[in-house]
Amino acid sequence: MKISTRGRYALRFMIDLAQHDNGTYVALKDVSSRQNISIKYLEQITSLLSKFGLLLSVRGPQGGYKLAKRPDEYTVGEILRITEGSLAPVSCLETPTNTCERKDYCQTLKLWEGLNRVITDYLASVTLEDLIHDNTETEYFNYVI
Amino acid sequence: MKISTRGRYALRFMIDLAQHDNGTYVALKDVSSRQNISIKYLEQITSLLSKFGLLLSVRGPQGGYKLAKRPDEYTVGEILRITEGSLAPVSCLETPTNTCERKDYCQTLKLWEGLNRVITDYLASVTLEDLIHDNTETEYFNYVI
DNA sequence: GTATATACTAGTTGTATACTAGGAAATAGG
DNA sequence: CCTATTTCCTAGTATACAACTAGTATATAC
Repeated sequence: MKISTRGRYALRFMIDLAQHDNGTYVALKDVSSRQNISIKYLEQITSLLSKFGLLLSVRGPQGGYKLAKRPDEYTVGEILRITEGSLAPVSCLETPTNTCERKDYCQTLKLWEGLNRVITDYLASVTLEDLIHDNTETEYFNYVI
Repeated sequence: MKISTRGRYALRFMIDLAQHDNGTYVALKDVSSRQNISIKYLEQITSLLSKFGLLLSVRGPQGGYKLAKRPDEYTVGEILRITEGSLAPVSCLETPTNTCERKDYCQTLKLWEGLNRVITDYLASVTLEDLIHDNTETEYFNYVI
């Protein structure tokens, strides 16, 4: 029940990019040295984010990455879902239609659906913008259920 | 970000035991055949639950397992926490004191704490009793955030 | 005493995570 | 055009963990 380094690094990358956004493209090696994450590993993560349209990229000198939209337009959920593959707590909830053979009589299905919902809703409620302001009194995190 | 078979099987075992509770001890082989989970694997799970006081056990003929308390006194969270080891979405939240060297300036810490809280709170809100009634309109699962 | 059950420890297999490595393709600047 | 710089793409590897199986010891009802 853990978020992997891929998802965590992706968030750190996006935050770093948002905070060093001066309109131009930022090279991986800069983020890599600031965040202490290898360039080669970051490459895999950013190419995923790029492929899904969350990042704009340009190759060659003066190239790099740039956010595709404003920080407040990214939810943490969308960043994590791309890099983690899925955020569902059980595999039967990964696809739109549940193909588990136990689904018709499973006594824990509603539990997992409920858990899936609180996770999804919470991660959809926090934006990248919320993360770049390192204030300690942000409403978003005091999210009351 | 998945619940493992250990946790899922533990819940199914507890539900099965609650539904076949006639005051006596229920043998593993009975639950095993009903739930289609190997006896040997179930043994590991039940001995964990037993060690932590969630189950009572007796060896030998007519032996088996029995719930240590009423179904409404178990939360899903406590069952899962024992079998999964931890339910924290990131390792730095597994221990009471965060020992991560990044904790003082980490920009995602509050996010993970918030996520940890919604997961913990949700799983604490559902009891074993809620699971044994397979009604489709249970309030617990429609938990609004 | 024996069959039946849990208790405990160790071993096995498969899969996923967390990387590293190498080269291809694009591009800015000389 | 040439070169240095950057992303893009694919493959490989080490480690850990998940998901079991296996064997034996221990307790106990009859």
